[in-house]
Amino acid sequence: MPELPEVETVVRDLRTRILNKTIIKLDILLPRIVKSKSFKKLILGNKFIDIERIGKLIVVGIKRAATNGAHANENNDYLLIHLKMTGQLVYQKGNKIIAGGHSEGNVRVTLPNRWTRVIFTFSDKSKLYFNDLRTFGYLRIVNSKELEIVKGKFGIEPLGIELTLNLLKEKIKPRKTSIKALLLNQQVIAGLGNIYVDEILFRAKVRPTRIANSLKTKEIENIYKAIKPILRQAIKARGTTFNNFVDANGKTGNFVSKLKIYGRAGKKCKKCGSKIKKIKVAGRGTHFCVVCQK
DNA sequence: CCTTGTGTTCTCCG
DNA sequence: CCGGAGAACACAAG
Repeated sequence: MPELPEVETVVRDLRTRILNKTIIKLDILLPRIVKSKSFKKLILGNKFIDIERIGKLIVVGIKRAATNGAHANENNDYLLIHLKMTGQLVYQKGNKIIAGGHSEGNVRVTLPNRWTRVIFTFSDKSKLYFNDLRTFGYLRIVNSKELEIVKGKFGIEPLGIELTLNLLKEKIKPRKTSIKALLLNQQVIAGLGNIYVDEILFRAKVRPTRIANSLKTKEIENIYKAIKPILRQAIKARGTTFNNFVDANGKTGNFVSKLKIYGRAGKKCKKCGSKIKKIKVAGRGTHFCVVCQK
C-alpha cells in the first residue's frame, strides 16, 4: 500500500538509475495498464531525464530524441505512474535479479513474474519492471499543459514549506467530515493514506472519528506537528511494507516495526497499555486507542 | 467475506 | 431544482 514515504523511496532509488539512458525496448504485457494511445511511440528511443513525486503520483520527464524537424526540448512529455495499492517499480541491472524478498529474508523473485505488466529496457540492458497484482495502477503520458492540470488537483504537499499551521487550520476548520476522511483526501493534503493517517492521529491524540470542525486549535496543532516527523521517519526507514510494497531494489520497507497503532488491533497501546481498537471510518480499517485519543 | 487509492456516482441538504 | 459536500460504490485479485 504505497503512500507518500513508499513512493518517495522508489523515486529516490530510481533517480540514480534510470535517468539519461535511451529506452531501447518496451514490453506491454497488460495493455489496459497503459492509459495513453501512442504510449510506445512516445517512449521508445527516448530518455527519462528527471523523476519526482506529487502526492503518491510519480512524474517522470521524457526527453525526446532529436529527429529531423523536431525540436527535442519542445513541449516535453511526462510519464505519470500511479502504484495505487499493489503496484511496484523494480529495477534490475546485469544478470543479477536484484528484486525479491526482504533483506532479512527468504523470498526470491524472478522477474518478470505473473504480475509484471510493463517492462522498460534501457540502452545498458538494465530493466525497469512495473508489477501490479490487482492492476489498479496505471501508466499515462501527458504533455506539460496536461501535467499542470493534474498538478492542480493535488492538495498541500506535506513535506513542503507550503504546509503551515495556519493553512492546515483553514483546511480543517470548515469541514464536516471525519478528520480521518479529511486527511485521506488528496485534494486537501497529498500523499497520506490509511497507515500514516492512523499514525498521525495517534501521535496527535485525536480520534479518527472526530468531525473536523470540532477540533480545537491545540488538536490541529498536534496534527500539524505529527505529520512531518512521521513521514520523515518512514522515509528514513525506506517505507512500510504491510502486504505488498517493495522499493526499487525489490526490498521491503522497515517502518512496520515502528508503527504505533496501524495493524495493532487487540494489542496493547505502546503508550498506555490499553487494548487498541479497530473500527471502520471513511470505509477504511481504522486503529485507535480509546484512552490516548480523544 | 476481507484488504485499500482514487475516480465516479449517488444522496442529502439548504 | 441546483450546487456542493460528503458518502458510497466500482475497480481487482488473493
